[in-house]
Amino acid sequence: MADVANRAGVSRTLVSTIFRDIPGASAQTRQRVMQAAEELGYRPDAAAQMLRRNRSMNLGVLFTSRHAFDLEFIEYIYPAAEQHGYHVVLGAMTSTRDEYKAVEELLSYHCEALILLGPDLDAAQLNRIAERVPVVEVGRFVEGAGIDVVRTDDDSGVAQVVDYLVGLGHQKILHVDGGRMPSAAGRRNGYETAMRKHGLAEQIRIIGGDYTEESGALAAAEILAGSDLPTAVIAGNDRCALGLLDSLRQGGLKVPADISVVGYDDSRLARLSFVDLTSVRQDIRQMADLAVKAAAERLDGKRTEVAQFILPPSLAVRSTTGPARLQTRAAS
Amino acid sequence: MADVANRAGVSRTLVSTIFRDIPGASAQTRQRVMQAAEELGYRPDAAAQMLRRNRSMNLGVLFTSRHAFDLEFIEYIYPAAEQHGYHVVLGAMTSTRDEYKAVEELLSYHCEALILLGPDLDAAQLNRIAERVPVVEVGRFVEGAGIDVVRTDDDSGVAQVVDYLVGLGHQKILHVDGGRMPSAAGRRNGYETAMRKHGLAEQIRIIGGDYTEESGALAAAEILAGSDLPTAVIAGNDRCALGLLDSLRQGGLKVPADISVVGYDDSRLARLSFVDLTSVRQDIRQMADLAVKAAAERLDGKRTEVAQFILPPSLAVRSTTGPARLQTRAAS
DNA sequence: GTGAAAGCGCTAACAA
DNA sequence: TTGTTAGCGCTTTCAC
Repeated sequence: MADVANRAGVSRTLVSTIFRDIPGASAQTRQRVMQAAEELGYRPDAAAQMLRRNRSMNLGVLFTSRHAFDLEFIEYIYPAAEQHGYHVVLGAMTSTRDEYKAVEELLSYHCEALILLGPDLDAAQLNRIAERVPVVEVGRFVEGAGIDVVRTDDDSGVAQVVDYLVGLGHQKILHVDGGRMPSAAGRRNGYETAMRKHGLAEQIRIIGGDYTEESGALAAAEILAGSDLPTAVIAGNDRCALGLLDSLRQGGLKVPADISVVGYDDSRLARLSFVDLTSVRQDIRQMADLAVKAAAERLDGKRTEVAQFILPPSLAVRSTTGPARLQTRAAS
Repeated sequence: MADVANRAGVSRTLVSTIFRDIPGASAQTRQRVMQAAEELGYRPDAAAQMLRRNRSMNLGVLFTSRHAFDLEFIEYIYPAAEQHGYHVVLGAMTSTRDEYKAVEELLSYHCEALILLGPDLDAAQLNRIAERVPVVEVGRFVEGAGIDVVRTDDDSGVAQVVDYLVGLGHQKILHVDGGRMPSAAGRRNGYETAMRKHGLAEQIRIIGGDYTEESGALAAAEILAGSDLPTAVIAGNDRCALGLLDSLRQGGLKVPADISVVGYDDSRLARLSFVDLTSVRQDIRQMADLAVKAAAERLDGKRTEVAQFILPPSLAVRSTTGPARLQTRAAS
């Protein structure tokens, strides 16, 4: 920096103010300094800035490399953070690197708040972290004083699906759930509630799953082996729906003529032309925006009480759903 | 840190040495200091360390959130880096954040070397970066003084596939390529060479694609519409193979009885029980190890000339490939 | 509009 | 084995 100051014939202070876009330098000086910096290949040192500044303006984002949701979220978190003047520091959770370790590292990088995606940490651990920095939990419900939540209203998402299917004449609607995975409880609950609302309590039938294609395939086998074929299946997510679709078709059923299949997440997979899966869409971009906003509000001291942002999902109707078949058909 | 030193009744230097696992403190003192740190919730400040140390031991890893390869690579880069005593700093390329910006940021975090995954930067830009820090390019071939390369031998991968198919009696083997995507040229080239080696130059037939499921589906439509049905199709990658598989089956063909399909990458998709796609496997874990090793060698001054690590891929035979059908069958 | 001085938390070199 | 000193590159405060 001293080099830049010398070359431009100014003090280091001035170089600093100019690089921080703070008023206090004439346009002419600014120009001269920028040019000198360009010539010397100078760039401010993030480490030194973080050290000296009382605010780092860093937001730590903890993600898993296994979920498609996380990756799409990362796409949107950068512009969202930038809009609020924050930088993003990424921390990956992998099989050899647990959440605790990743959080510690993010904190050592002066992250002022943490945005956590579907983590394994329990409420107690999260609360301990939240004592140090504001925490925004995405996609999962967690209770704690310093913990804001951004998630989609899974109840409503599944309810929309049930409403839509019932409107098409379906009654035997089965759900393949996501076990103990994030959001699975909400989706399961939404299914049961919606079925009861339509007077279909007797038709409630749930097969256990875990959000993987394999679990969908297993569920399909169970469905095909049973004597009472449902007319529609709501999968816990798109990956599960994909396994279901494929195995049901291999079992000789036509989709949607014999059976309708619905996914959840409206992932890239669902939108593929040859999959064209009816699915429930979460607004991931808005979730990213809200996560940053929640963190920023806390950090600016604008809010101290817990905030929960629960977004309404929407139904994307595609070609795997259709009217319920009229006559009952035995499994082949 | 001063607090920890006070509480443990030692100097700050000692706290520092202990936290860096450097000899020069008795086991007893060490214990006492660690306990004091624990009680005070102290953790070394990464920013201050980076600033003061002449070595940050940071490796910058630039990845895309769109490719499955990158995510698997990230899984393996952490243990690989740790083994060599380095830390990983992640930088994501997104639609709103180009590679240049991401690289600048990684450098501002004192990254000593950069590991780049399938980037858009051209040779000139990469060379400019390589003047400042060692660069390891993964999956793509780039020439430059400070640029090491880690990639899979795509020629050999496709050649193995062709050898295997020819061994099963296939002759009409078609390739759906990946256009201008990373590694696509090598795979296309390997296909042509291998076909010629088997005296099948006349049978060479390539349909253009772009590594997406959609391009596979389009290629399938073209294949089904043609009069001369191939007995086997080699897709540019697994995603493309998935589109092919699905559309060929919807077109009435049985796989592998009527037609064999092979993918590339051996991704999670290929390994799904109901997909069970024959594919070419890249050893991503070893690629991550080699990338770190290449960077470490440069940084330790053990090597100054360019290194290229070209790994042999292996063929994972699954259920989408089988003997060539004997009689020619017209497209339905 | 500009500059001088102090110090963020840590580590390296040296001294004891 | 332990302590002292100086300074990494930057920002902040205050004086000019």
